[in-house]
Amino acid sequence: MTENERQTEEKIFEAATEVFIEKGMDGARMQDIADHAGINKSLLHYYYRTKNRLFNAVFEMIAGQMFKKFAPVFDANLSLEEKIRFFFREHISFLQKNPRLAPFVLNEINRNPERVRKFIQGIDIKKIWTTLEAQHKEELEKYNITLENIPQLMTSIAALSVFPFAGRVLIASILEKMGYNFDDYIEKRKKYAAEFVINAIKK
Amino acid sequence: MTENERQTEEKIFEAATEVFIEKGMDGARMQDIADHAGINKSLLHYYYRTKNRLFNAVFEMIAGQMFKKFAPVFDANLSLEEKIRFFFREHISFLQKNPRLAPFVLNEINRNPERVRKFIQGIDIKKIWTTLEAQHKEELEKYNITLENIPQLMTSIAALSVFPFAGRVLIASILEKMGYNFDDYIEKRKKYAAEFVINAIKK
DNA sequence: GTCTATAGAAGGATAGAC
DNA sequence: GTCTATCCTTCTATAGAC
Repeated sequence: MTENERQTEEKIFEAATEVFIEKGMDGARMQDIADHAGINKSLLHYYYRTKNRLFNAVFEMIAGQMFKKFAPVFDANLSLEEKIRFFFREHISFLQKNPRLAPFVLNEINRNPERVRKFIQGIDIKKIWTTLEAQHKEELEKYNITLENIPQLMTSIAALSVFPFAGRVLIASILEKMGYNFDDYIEKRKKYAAEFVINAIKK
Repeated sequence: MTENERQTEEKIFEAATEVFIEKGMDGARMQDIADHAGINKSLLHYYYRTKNRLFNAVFEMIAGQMFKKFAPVFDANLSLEEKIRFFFREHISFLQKNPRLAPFVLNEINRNPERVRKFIQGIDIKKIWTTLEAQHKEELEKYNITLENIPQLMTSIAALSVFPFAGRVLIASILEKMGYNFDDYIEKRKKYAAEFVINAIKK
């Protein structure tokens, strides 16, 4: 692959990422992507054959990127409470830098459930649970966290982190109306959400 | 308006609601809506002129419907804790009956921020706060709930209720993999989320 | 009010020259 | 590898008959 090819393919990929995240699969236009990349429409087909393949390439990259963000939590050498603080700090910071990623991914998954496989194929819940148990046996007992209620807890944690971005435009509008600011709200949220969860699981 | 006209317009509206929620504004097709309504494509234009107007009619109805669900919380004669339980029970039950509503609304708002006005035009946060303060002064002080941190608290409550549906397909897939079931998870969530929040705000 | 027919534009995709 | 030209389909929207 020559330097030129790599450059073009990369330009297309970056342009496609931008347009797909902005408009979604259905709303995106090949012409729009070509314009963003500064090349001709038919070059898109030369490199990716179809709109669907181009979209899949973009989606897989983003899915992988989001999943990687969860990994460090499960091997970082921290107490359970510190892991919760660590997670919210890191995860919200990541979404803060890419505020359109969460709504994009959630929407495309709901629209096309087949895509979900790319997300969960790598996830082994039982193994995650075994790891957690090995690292935090006493704390899990103390907080009464069991394999049965871990879905409730983990989706609650995800909810507190992701929802502000999934509902960003709505929340930002209401905050503006109150004289507040979305960026400040998000900055505060890193700590608020962590303490909220830690309090919630304390008996 | 004759009985016939009303019937046709209503059939169109219902078909459009179904198709728009399923496919979104960009993915929906006028032909598809006409087929669902069992009428001809050009009748859609006769009644609603454009796809955009038809979509707006549908969206406004749904937006109003979702907002109405929040109202009883602010005048029900209940303690603060009971209101929290009441809210999760009612709100999750509503979303349970209409599991595609939340992702639809969130996505369309993010895609077209102008639409957000239809949602928040009726909301008067200061008045909500005044009402809450009048009804629960001591409880708010006890839990250290202030006008400054109410955005964090209210978005957290919304998050715990809405996120399971915003991420439904993803969450359901992971649950299946664990041998659990999404419907059971949602049923349990009505109580889990309420106790989670009540614990979280207790010092 | 409801239908058929069709306009008119736009979209994805391909052929072929260079 | 990149471009122009163009095919073919699909989509919104309108005209006009009944």
